[in-house]
Amino acid sequence: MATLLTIGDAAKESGLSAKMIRHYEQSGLLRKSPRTDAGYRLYNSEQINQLRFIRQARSLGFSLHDIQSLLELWQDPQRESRAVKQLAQQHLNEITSKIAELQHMQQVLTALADSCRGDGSPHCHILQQLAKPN
Amino acid sequence: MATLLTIGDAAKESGLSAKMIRHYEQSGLLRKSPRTDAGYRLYNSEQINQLRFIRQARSLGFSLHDIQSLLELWQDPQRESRAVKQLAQQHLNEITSKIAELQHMQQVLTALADSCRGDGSPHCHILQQLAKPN
DNA sequence: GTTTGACCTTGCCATAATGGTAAGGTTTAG
DNA sequence: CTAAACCTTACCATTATGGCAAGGTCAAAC
Repeated sequence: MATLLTIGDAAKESGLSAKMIRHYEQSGLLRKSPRTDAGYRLYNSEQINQLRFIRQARSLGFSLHDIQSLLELWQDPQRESRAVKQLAQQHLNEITSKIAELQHMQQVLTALADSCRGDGSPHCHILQQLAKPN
Repeated sequence: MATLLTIGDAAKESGLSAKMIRHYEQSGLLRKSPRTDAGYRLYNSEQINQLRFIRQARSLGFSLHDIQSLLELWQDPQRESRAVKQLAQQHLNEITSKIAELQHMQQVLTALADSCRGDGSPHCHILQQLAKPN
């Protein structure tokens, strides 16, 4: 059952790029893979699961730093779910802040764009507004 | 009336950091400032206005690359407002995409966090979900 | 048995915008 | 004259990702 995959196949399986898998290893997120005699990295199914875990956490926007913590919690049978939830909550707060910031930009910029004719004439409220002393 | 400011004062006036003003100059966004004999950069009111323009465009999330275009359009009396509006619209589209992406993360993560007790027990739906093969 | 194509390796560079630090020159106020 | 508050350049760091180059390896086709 010990199916071992080279990095390219591990990449396909996990949805990460080989480049990133090497990067995660080198930055301490993953333990160093065993290698073939030729130096090729090899991944077993447990490691593939870890890679998937990372991909899914990345897709939720967690930083690699946070993912390191999440991985440690995941692998610790003694963890307290409190710790996991706290990480999630902090990240949610950041997401919420970013959304608010972007929505503010969206709102201001939409108003500006709406008041710009967007034709062949040079007059443009957007530039006028950006140029304002404020 | 030719009030000339050193970079620190220009920074205060414009709301940018001195560091960034130098950076904008070095990356071609701003023409090179005149200097005192000692090599200090000097800014006149027209350049202060340019700095404010940059700050305000940055606060709307425009990239420096886009801001370069915006500055050129601003300074071109022959511009067509069409070009400005197009830049704004493209940027708005990016903002909208990012908001959607973040909202998706927010939604998924909120659901996960809600289903995690967040107490002293190890059981945690968040980790369970991240670990899923998917 | 050699060639070829598809892998793998490491290492360096680049991105975007911003901040920090260090080593050193200048100006101004006391 | 000296000390504080400026200014200068140059280099490094951040975050996550990609690209390229030079070279080793493996498997299949000839």
